[in-house]
Amino acid sequence: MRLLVVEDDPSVAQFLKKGLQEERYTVDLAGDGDVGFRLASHGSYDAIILDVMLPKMDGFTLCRTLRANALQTPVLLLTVKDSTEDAVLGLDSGADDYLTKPFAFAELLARVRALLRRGTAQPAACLTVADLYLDLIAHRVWRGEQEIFLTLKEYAILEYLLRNHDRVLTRTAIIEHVWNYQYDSMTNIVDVHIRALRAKIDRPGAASLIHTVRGIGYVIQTPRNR
Amino acid sequence: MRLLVVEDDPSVAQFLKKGLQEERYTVDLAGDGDVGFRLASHGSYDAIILDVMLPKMDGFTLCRTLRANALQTPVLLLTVKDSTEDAVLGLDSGADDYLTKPFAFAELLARVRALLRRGTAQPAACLTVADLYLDLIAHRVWRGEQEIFLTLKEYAILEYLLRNHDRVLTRTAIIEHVWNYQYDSMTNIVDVHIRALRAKIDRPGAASLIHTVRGIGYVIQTPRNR
DNA sequence: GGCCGGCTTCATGCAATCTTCACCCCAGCC
DNA sequence: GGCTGGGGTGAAGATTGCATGAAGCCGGCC
Repeated sequence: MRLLVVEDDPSVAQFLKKGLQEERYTVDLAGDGDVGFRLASHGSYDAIILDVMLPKMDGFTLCRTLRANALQTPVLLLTVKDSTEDAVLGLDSGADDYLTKPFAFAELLARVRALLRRGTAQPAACLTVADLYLDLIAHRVWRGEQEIFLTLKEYAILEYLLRNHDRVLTRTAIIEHVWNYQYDSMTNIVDVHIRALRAKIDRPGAASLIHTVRGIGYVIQTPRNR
Repeated sequence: MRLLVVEDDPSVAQFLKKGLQEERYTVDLAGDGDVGFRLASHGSYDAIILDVMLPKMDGFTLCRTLRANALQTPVLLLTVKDSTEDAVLGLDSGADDYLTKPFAFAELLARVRALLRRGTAQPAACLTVADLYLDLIAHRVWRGEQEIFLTLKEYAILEYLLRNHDRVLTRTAIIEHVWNYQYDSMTNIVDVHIRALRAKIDRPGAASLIHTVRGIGYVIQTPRNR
């Protein structure tokens, strides 16, 4: 899940980024409204967390501008004062929810989860293909009865592949989802991680769960009966 | 105390969540019966508040299914009509109490408190994993026959980890729960206390009860086979 | 005041993990 | 069958994150 945090105070921004990353979100930061708009309008975020007080363009305006550009991404506004005025202004500008500073980080998380839930019908608690089982809450993975221990990147890639099973994912798509920002196109880092993943989840001798689609990318297919 | 609210109407759900949070409960929401079941079956809630009218799986069925899966968590049903029929159906399906809409929030609170009392009254007020035993009332900890003396912070962290066993807790979550910090992402205070805890509760040579999840946080795991 | 226990910060070293790179292998094309 | 380019492979190097020991800080107590 990709989030954009638009926040000018570097220490708050870092705090949010770190905390969200610990929850396995992919987080981009923008320090002012202009940058925020540029990043947000690319439209590849699952939710946007927006400070109201911002240089260049305040949060309300930014939010309104995004909506004017037909951007649907859920927006969570961070307001400073607990005034109904701000809240009304916020929701009027097209935000989906708001939170007044200071807030408990756990509450931010809950609201972000709520926003993401709203966007995508329902959050599955586990993903599974064949006898591979991925527990999204405990962040643990099994193949049959055997637990498999994955690194952060391996887990992220596997989750992405499973969420999009039967759909070929290009290296670029994988990089954009699992890493921040774009990488140079001449890296085989995805290949290397896929190899590590295969080594861990596949059974010796059997065909790999992860199929290579030559010239395109990778895919995990669910068994089909035709 | 963790509560699960299964309710499809977003405004009612938010109302319940907010109100319960103000009473210092930790609240998760589920929007339909399926999601509710998945979350509930993880078993980490102290009580479940269940609307009868739900998409996917109605409250009675959900409740019965949970009980069929040997889940003991107390359940409070929210029924719409004040018919004895519904009440009987509810209690038959394994619910512990019911409440007819509309209701006063204070009454909901009272019933939730009653359920929690009932829940914690019968089983001993202790948390335990392997041969580690934590007495919540006496505030004392044993490893096997050996009593272990913990400082305040150590005890708080251990209790938090035990209450959320099998769930990876991020440093941010731990800090927020045990301290009242915010915006301090550059401290390793959790690490240091975890180290002290391990030194006290672990046996020399044996693997630690507290597992490190690299890049995320810490977790205490109960033996489990998926 | 001085000592003590507990809490917090800091600096360091080690190990897991990530990334890059060079080379190998094989499918697809001629 | 040979060529080509994309993908697989193994290992080296860079980076990051965690564990650790020590030191500083603070409040309570003698």
